[in-house]
Amino acid sequence: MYTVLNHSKAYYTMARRSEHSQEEIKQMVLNVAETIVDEEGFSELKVRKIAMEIGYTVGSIYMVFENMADLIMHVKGQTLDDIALQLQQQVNDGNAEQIIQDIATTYLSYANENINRWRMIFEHQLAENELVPDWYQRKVDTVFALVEIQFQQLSSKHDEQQSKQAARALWGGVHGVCILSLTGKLDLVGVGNIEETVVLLVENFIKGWKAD
Amino acid sequence: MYTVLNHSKAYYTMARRSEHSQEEIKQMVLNVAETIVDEEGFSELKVRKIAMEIGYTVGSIYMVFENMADLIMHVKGQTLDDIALQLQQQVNDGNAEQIIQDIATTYLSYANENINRWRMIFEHQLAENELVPDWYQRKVDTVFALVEIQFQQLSSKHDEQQSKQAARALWGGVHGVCILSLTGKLDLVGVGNIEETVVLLVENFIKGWKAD
DNA sequence: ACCTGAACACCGTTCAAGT
DNA sequence: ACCTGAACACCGTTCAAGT
Repeated sequence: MYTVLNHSKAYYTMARRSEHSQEEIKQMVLNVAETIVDEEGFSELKVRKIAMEIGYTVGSIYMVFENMADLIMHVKGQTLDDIALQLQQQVNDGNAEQIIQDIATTYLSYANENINRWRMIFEHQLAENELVPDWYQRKVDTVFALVEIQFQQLSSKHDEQQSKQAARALWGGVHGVCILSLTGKLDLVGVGNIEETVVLLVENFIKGWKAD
Repeated sequence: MYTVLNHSKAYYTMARRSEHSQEEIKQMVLNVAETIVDEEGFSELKVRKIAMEIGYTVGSIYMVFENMADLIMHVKGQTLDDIALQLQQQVNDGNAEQIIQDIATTYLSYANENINRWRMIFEHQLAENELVPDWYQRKVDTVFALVEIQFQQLSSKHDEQQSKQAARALWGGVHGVCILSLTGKLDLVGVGNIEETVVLLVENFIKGWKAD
């Protein structure tokens, strides 16, 4: 069998890709993944779709991410960073109660405007055996810390421990109203809009918290 | 070609199944589906597994349910009924504030003890085009109504509209603390247990609500 | 070393064929 | 009429083979 493999360096004829570094490919993947989630929803996020969109094949995705779960966690991480950034901008040297209100309504706005990416954070559940990576948990903590700091400046009657618990109670609460509203489980038609409800929750909780 | 198909009534040799009515099969499916979710989690719920477990084949599932999404909605419906039943038992002729506290902690207990079935309600998201069936929405409303009724008896300073909004704000809040805690997003270690946090939220919100 | 793409196991869903 | 089970389209994942 005689074949035409007589060129000394085969890779001259068809260049190995190498047009992008691993890091570049990783970023391309994360970018198109985010776009797919935003435009089509989390359930439409597929390896083959991502691969096609970045101009590589499925195998390449597995060069830069362990698997789909790993990829998803990184998309979620990007969203958490984004949320932290938005909330941070509400923090100024004004009074704590107003800042907490601003953080809460900003969170609601973010969820509302980036509904698919925000829902993805809570809809996706990692497998039974897997545990949340450290770098991801740290991002979660960063978001919570923003509210905790404000709570500690709110009342001198409570110690740090109690402030922390109150912050988490209220923050869980705000999140709950957002999730029930935005996923249609809390029908707020006729009972004021969602923002009003969030404000009501924050206002009354803080009023109760500061009272005797 | 001569074959041995010379018995007049073939279905005598292998009886058509018909051991169960459609309604019985439907119940069998829902029962094993619930068990699978409880024991292995929502992500392990598969048609083939259900079929094997009830002693029929995949095709039979599609005789009694439109598709997997329909089946899932019915499992979720069962859970909502179950939750409503549990919460209903907390309602007595005592004072409204205590009843709301009892409802909240009972909800937390239920979520904690039936974690997989409870998480399924919120993790599962129906497709973009699909909308929540009427019979399902009614079950959701039944659960909310329990809290709303208590809120209307709590304060004479607010009208029905305001009470409704307050009930939904707090209920969203309680749910939020539950979901963030039970899915590990709210690290409550060192800040008291979850129940304490739920009680704190309810207590302070109601205190603020009843104040001027 | 980087990347491909066929192959695999495993999904939900359908439907012609059996009794 | 009830039920089967092969077939299909579509997933995520792997890995021998190409350059």
